[in-house]
Amino acid sequence: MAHKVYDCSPGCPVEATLEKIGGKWKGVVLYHLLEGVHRFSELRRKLPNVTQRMLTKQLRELEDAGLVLRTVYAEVPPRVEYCLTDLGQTLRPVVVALKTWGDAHGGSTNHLHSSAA
Amino acid sequence: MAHKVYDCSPGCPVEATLEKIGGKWKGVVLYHLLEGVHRFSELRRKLPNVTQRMLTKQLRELEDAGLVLRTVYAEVPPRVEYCLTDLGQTLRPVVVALKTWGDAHGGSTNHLHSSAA
DNA sequence: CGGTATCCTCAAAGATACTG
DNA sequence: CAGTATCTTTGAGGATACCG
Repeated sequence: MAHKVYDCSPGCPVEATLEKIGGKWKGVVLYHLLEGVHRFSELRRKLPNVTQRMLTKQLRELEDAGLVLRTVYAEVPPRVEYCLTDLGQTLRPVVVALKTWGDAHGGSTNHLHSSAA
Repeated sequence: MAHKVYDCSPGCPVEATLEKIGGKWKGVVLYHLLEGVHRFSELRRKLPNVTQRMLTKQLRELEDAGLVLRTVYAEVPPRVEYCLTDLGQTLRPVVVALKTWGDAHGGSTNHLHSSAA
């Protein structure tokens, strides 16, 4: 992950934030975690297109960033739960803003699976 | 560029938005454009670390996304101005949220030039 | 001034297989 | 169940040079 050098001027906090939530799946993960604790398999269910490797990686990076807390239960059938840290919770308005905008304007330029004619 | 297939469930608007503003410099560019029209060289000044190739690219992508308007003045010394479209303006709360968060928590893992004597 | 056109690098993302 | 360990691919990002 490494550290970036933010030597550009005043807009940088924007990039700094994007760096942390900008991973391919971090946004969605964060979004789901906003709704509460999830175990690994739950997240996998909600993100069918992410391989477990990627999910683990994104989760670890979020953990590293101090946004997500990973709790391992030393049980026979292994259980690991993920939830947001306090810091992670502070991202709520950001994630909500992203979601709101996406809902409102997401279909503006891309037509996804739209009219496949 | 290309089109992404957003086949994940409800969190996707988040990713959709990130896709559009997630380029390496798009956030900062957007941020600066929030403050008004800029010509190419102005943006370059404000983003010393971006090569003109990258800046052009990011700008073109933002234009493609319908977020930025590019106006070319057919003058002797070429002049090109960039500004936000109406759609781009709707991103304001998002960019502001990103900046606000970055300002408040950006220093958690990275130390920018912070207290530069 | 405001770009293209080329070439290169490197790391993020993905596929697959194995494990405690 | 919840991961690691490898290997490969892709393309975003960057350096450099030239053009209208």
